[in-house]
Amino acid sequence: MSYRPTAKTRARRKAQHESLLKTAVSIVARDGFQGLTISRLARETGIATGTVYKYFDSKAHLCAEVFRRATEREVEMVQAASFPEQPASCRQRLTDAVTIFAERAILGGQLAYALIAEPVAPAVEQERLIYRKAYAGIFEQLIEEGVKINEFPDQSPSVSAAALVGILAEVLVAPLGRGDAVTDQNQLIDPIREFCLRAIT
Amino acid sequence: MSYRPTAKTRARRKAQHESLLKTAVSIVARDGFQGLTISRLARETGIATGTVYKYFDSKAHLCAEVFRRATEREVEMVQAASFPEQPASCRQRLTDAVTIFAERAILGGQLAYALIAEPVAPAVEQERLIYRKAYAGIFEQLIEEGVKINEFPDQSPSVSAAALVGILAEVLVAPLGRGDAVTDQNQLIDPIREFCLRAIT
DNA sequence: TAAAGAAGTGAACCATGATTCACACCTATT
DNA sequence: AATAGGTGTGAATCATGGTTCACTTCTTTA
Repeated sequence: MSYRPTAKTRARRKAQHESLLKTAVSIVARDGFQGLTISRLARETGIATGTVYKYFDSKAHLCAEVFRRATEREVEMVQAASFPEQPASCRQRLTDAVTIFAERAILGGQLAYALIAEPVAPAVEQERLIYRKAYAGIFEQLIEEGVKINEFPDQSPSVSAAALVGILAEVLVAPLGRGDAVTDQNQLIDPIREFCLRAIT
Repeated sequence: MSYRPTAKTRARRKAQHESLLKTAVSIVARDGFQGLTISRLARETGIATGTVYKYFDSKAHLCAEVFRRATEREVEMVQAASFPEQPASCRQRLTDAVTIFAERAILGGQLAYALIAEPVAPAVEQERLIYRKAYAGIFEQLIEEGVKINEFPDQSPSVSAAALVGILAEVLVAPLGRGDAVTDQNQLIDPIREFCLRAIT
């Protein structure tokens, strides 16, 4: 035997992996998953198509990682709003969570659309379910807590949580797919927030 | 000139068109849009693949028609529940509409999933937007009426309507994509209905 | 520096499935 | 019967885009 990957080597590999992922996310942010092809990713990264396969087993794996990556931060933000450092009422936390989600989705534009609503291959869809479940999980926990301390009326936390995800997806993100420009952010966010609060409280 | 299509000829053509459409819908009901290919449609109808193109300009057109066809009845049912013959309170009508939608979606299974949630080609997605808009339109009208007579609190009918569509899509249909069997229909419908009513009233 | 294990290359390959097309057959008009 | 549209055929063609592979180049170790 005469070759063993060393720290430097592994670092380079990791960096390349990272670079590919970053480029991939940026492609999705620009043109959605529809725009993400192996050859384009290779071209924009400045390598050969075959090389991509040294870093990702298949396109499905690539998409899954892109999805995870692009998603993490979003879910974290909502998580943070739902379970903040300083104590706050469930009602307030729910408001904040919905607001954060909405603001980021509107800001995110194409990326938000790609993550939530864009038609994609089943393999990616699978990943999306995980993503939606992550949101639903956060909401569910929050609602459960609210119900327990009687701040919210009795309800099925899991159904209510899924419903919230559906509301946000449909009202905020779907319009992006239609290319509807969001003229006034608050004009959209306010009614959504109110709707959600009425529904839960 | 020496040939003009006659009534009998046009009838035959229409019948064939109808037969193709019916077969196509049944394929979608079984295996979703994913399962709908020109060659399979031809096979199941008992004609050659090329013949399909005598009746549909392209697959996109075919899908659009399938979508429209499968959709019509569904939207009609909800429309009927929302604006019944006998007068009823907006609240009651909303309840009925949501119930009808939910029941039919659960019954419909794969078809409901295909119409609302299955990942499809952008061209079909376009058609789906029309479909969702049809539902949203019904709800919007109903909510508007309820707000006007002060049966519902003040709110943005268009946002609330879209939200309802999102709720129904996410809570009812998305699980079908996961293959979650619906064990108890009412166990799912009841909380949804309550959620929607709380949100609107 | 020779050997061995990665990484990089990119054109060829493959899979899928829509679409076409040259031709045969049918149907209405004169 | 001759002619002009239609309809039906299905193998061949196209398009797209993922995936492979034989080969080269780089890195590390002995």
